[in-house]
Amino acid sequence: MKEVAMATAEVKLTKNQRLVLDLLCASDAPMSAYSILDQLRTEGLRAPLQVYRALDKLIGLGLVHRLESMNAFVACAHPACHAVEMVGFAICETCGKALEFADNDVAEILSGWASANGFDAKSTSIEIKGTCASCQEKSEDTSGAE
Amino acid sequence: MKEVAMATAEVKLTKNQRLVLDLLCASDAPMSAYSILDQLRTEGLRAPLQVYRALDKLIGLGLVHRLESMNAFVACAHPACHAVEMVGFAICETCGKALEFADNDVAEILSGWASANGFDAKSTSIEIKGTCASCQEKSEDTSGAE
DNA sequence: TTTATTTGTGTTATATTATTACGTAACATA
DNA sequence: TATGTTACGTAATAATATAACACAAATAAA
Repeated sequence: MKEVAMATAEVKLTKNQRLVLDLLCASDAPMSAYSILDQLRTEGLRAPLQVYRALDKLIGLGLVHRLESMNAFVACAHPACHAVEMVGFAICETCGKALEFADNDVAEILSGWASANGFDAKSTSIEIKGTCASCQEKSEDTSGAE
Repeated sequence: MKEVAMATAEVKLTKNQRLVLDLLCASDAPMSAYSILDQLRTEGLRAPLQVYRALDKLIGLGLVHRLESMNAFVACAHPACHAVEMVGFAICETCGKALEFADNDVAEILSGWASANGFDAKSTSIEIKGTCASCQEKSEDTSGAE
């Protein structure tokens, strides 16, 4: 029987890993490593490396994603589901929230490109920057309502 | 008649912008801002900001792309063509080269997701990490030939 | 030409993000 | 026990990026 990291509850994490994961799960937006560190100082964390090491592990387990374009980290939206191949993010530049999405069509096209070009793909990052629906409404309120 | 930055030659760039662009065009792999700076010290550049400002401008003109996952910069592979909507990179972790690709199918799917979710997308980054064909061959040479 | 505006420059200092290097501790397992 | 692996804690430093200031050049309008 193959053992796979299935869900948050099923993986045995160390204290530091658990602290970081819980914090990210509680946050409604991605966090930088240093803001994670600041939030966890009361829990005894003191140095950046303590956070980076926990993040590395959590990312390896698929419980956390890194947003490359922001140097920030976010808890996986569906940690129980490892069937999804490819994950992407739509990042709102106004409120800072990141919407995670999965799309197998995109995954297929990209892996098709890779195999057609002899490229052995290990990981893929898709990040869309823009304005989320909620923030668009708010800005209409401000500019359009007179 | 609408004026658009068409090709390298047609845009009037300042001295610093030209230095940075020429260097990136001559490089066969993406470069960090600081390695650009080091290469251009002989040309009189002294401070990181001189490089970052040139890069900002060049990126705005579409002549340079930023690789988010590497904090590196690369000259656009087809600066004359602004018809292509979406650009992605396959980055070889062995040789460090970045292959630029464009795919309108991916672009359509992603913009479809965006409009379905009310997300106003401004820019998209797709970065695939792995091993390029050439580096796979070399590693076969090393490990497989006995 | 003068004036105003924009854009770019150069410099210093600093902020932010990430890693190297070192030594120790906890734990499993042979 | 001895051994290997993984995690921990700390200090120092590297790598990436921006803020703030003063000045110069190009541009366009008055």
